[in-house]
Amino acid sequence: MPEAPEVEALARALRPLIRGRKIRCCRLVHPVVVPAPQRFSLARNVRGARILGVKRRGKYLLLPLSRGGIIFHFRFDGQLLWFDESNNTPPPNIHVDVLFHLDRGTIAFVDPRHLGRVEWHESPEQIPGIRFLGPDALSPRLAVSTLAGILSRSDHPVKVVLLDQTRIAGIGNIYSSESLWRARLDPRRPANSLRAPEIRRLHKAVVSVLRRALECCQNPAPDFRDPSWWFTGLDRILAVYGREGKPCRRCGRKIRRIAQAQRSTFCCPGCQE
DNA sequence: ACGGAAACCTGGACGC
DNA sequence: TGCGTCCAGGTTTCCG
Repeated sequence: MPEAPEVEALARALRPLIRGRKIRCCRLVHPVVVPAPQRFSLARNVRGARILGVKRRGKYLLLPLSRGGIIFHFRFDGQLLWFDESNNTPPPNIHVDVLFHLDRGTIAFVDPRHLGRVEWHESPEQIPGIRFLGPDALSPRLAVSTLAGILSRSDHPVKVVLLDQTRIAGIGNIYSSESLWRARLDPRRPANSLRAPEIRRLHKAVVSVLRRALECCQNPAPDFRDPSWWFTGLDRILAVYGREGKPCRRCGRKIRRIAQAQRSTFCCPGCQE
């Protein structure tokens, strides 16, 4: 689920909770979420290490440790929970995959589909998934000119380019649809066919959609103790995503769902050219 | 070398 | 109620 705004909100909320804590031990409940090469070394690598901070790279959450670092990727359903003296055990119906017992409290990586990933790496920033990320979508340094350059180098549909993490990091299926709706652009347009005013509109749309999402993700603040909390209620800020057949909030035409790169794109046939 | 499709997994929603 | 089908907010790998 989480795109850049959600992961950013997680990082900010988690930081004061675990920074400076020591990892006592790590328990692999469902090993499939750990890539095979380090499936049996993860626990050994993190035991006794201190958590130096909490960072985000695109949709990845990183915990730099006194030795190496832990990398979380949530994919669709991955989730983090926090336990301590006040709520010591995960509810029995929760699919815990990995537990990190700290000197105070416990972090649980939870994922019913086990598509998310947890790994340790000597140099987390160097794994391919992170090393090859494009400029971050939430960064104030993502200038119009940067976006223009990215779009000009591809004749793929603009929606598909927005999803490509090696071009821009952090935008997923929801906020790409939302941004294109806001910019009044047809998601099927070849990226390199956009003209300067359209690129400016798209840049503005991406920035405002992500900023609005980040605000919503932080208010109310993430509650790692509540398994049912995980970013509930975000759909109320969505203008097109998941609204197939419902009236466009701008022009009233019925929102359509189309397939692009084996994903759903939601758009308005009336006001997105 | 590239783009499209499948694989990875499970559960919830929906229709009959 | 039960069964089958479709769908899922992501990334990597495979194949033609």
